[in-house]
Amino acid sequence: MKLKIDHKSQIPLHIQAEELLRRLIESPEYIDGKLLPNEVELSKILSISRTTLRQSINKLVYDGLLTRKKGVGTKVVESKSLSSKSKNWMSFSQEMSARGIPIKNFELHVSWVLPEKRIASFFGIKEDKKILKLVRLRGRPEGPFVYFESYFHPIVGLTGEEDYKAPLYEMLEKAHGIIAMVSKEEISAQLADEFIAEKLETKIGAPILFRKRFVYDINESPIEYNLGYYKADSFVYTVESRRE
Amino acid sequence: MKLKIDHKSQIPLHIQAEELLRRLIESPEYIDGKLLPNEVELSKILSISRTTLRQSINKLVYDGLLTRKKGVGTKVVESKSLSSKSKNWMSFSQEMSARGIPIKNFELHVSWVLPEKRIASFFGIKEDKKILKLVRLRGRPEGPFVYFESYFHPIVGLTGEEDYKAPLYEMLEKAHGIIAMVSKEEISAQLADEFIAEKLETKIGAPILFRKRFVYDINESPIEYNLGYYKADSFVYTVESRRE
DNA sequence: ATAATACATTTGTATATACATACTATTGAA
DNA sequence: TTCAATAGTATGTATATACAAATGTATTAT
Repeated sequence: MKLKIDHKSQIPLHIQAEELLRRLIESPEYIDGKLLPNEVELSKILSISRTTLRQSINKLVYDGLLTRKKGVGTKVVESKSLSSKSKNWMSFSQEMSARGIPIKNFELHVSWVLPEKRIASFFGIKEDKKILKLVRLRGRPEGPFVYFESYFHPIVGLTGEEDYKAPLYEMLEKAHGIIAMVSKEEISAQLADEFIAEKLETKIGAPILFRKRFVYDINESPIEYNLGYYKADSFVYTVESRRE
Repeated sequence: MKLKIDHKSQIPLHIQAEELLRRLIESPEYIDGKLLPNEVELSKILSISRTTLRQSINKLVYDGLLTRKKGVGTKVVESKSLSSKSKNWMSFSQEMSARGIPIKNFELHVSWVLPEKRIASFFGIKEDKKILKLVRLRGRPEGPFVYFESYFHPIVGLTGEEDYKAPLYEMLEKAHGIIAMVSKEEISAQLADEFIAEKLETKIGAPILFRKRFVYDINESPIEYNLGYYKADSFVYTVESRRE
């Protein structure tokens, strides 16, 4: 693996270092729990100061990818499953790319549909007005692990011609000036029915983490209604909360 | 407001500063969006270096409490006033009573057990040291819907003789001076095995929402390791999050 | 053998310093 | 008046340095 920092680049060194580390810790030896080179050594390898290097490592520790122990060293957190931090507000692709996980889109199609009653009432629109429905089957290269159904409020102004492979909320922000701000989620468990089992390439009756997500913009106006079906064996939802 | 850092204290300066800032930014003027004193000034006020101060601010920015803008300043995130964060830290009985649901304890027993490896390593203790295990089967009058297994760090000082029918964290606080501050949770779905199905009075293979909860005190020391198995048809986990 | 001690290793804390960059406000010229 | 250049202010990036604290290991004394 090449560990090369470009001191002439416009990109800050600690960002470059962070990216390098994210890639480095993907490798099997580190996932197996081997300690990373110590900070002093690593800073020499990367030709940056220890202080700068620690900025990068701190970020990764915050993100839950690394753990450090005084007098011992730094290693990759062991966990077989992906996890999603609710703390910072992120879209699916941001969540994944933050972990250096490549995303694969298995299905992606857009259609105009009449909303179900509960969706129409969430958006506060009539049931006879067609809205945009976005279906996505996504996951890792080796297989899908989540099936999404999203519905968008007409006010968002999506035409259906947009590039839905780009991060959704970035696209909404740049192209339509919509800033998603608040998300309320309901998480529950259910069993895979025939449809979901087929999509997620698993068995009927397999455990599914079901996430309903209501997204609002800065004015608390509803923007998106999102249903996510996650294969439970490859996804863990994590929450961190603090008292007072 | 007193802004006083104790340089002789055992507590690291950046932790002290972080706590001070957390309190400072509670005050109405900052919640209204007024800029904090700039870093150089603030570091003088607190008598710590700017570098150290930035460590504290970084943490708060990461936690979504502050935003910084180059050339402008640092301020409290607007949504803070809605205090979604302070509300989401609750114990089971608080959660339920907040929803007006009466709680019934179906089972409740305490024992001293040798910790499994992962629990010992979470607590940072040896596997041959017995710890307190608390098992609870709880739910509504008409039937149980959650099975809990809790393990407590020896330092908490539980004897096993306490009144476990009272809200747990209140009891810990009053009787043992332990203040639970941070909780990290992992939520996933699984199927009921024989044991869980019997406890929750449901069928084997029924969908179960599984919640692992790690509780820490104010010093980030681990206090409790908690496993919760929720009958998916009677429990939904809700999360509200906001963008920075 | 066992316990106590010393030592090396590695992360944690803290400071001082310098310059870069983004934004704001002011000044000055067309 | 308007626009562009400039100065000022605040955060952002980066380094060098020093010592503290926790851990694991090797050594020594009992």
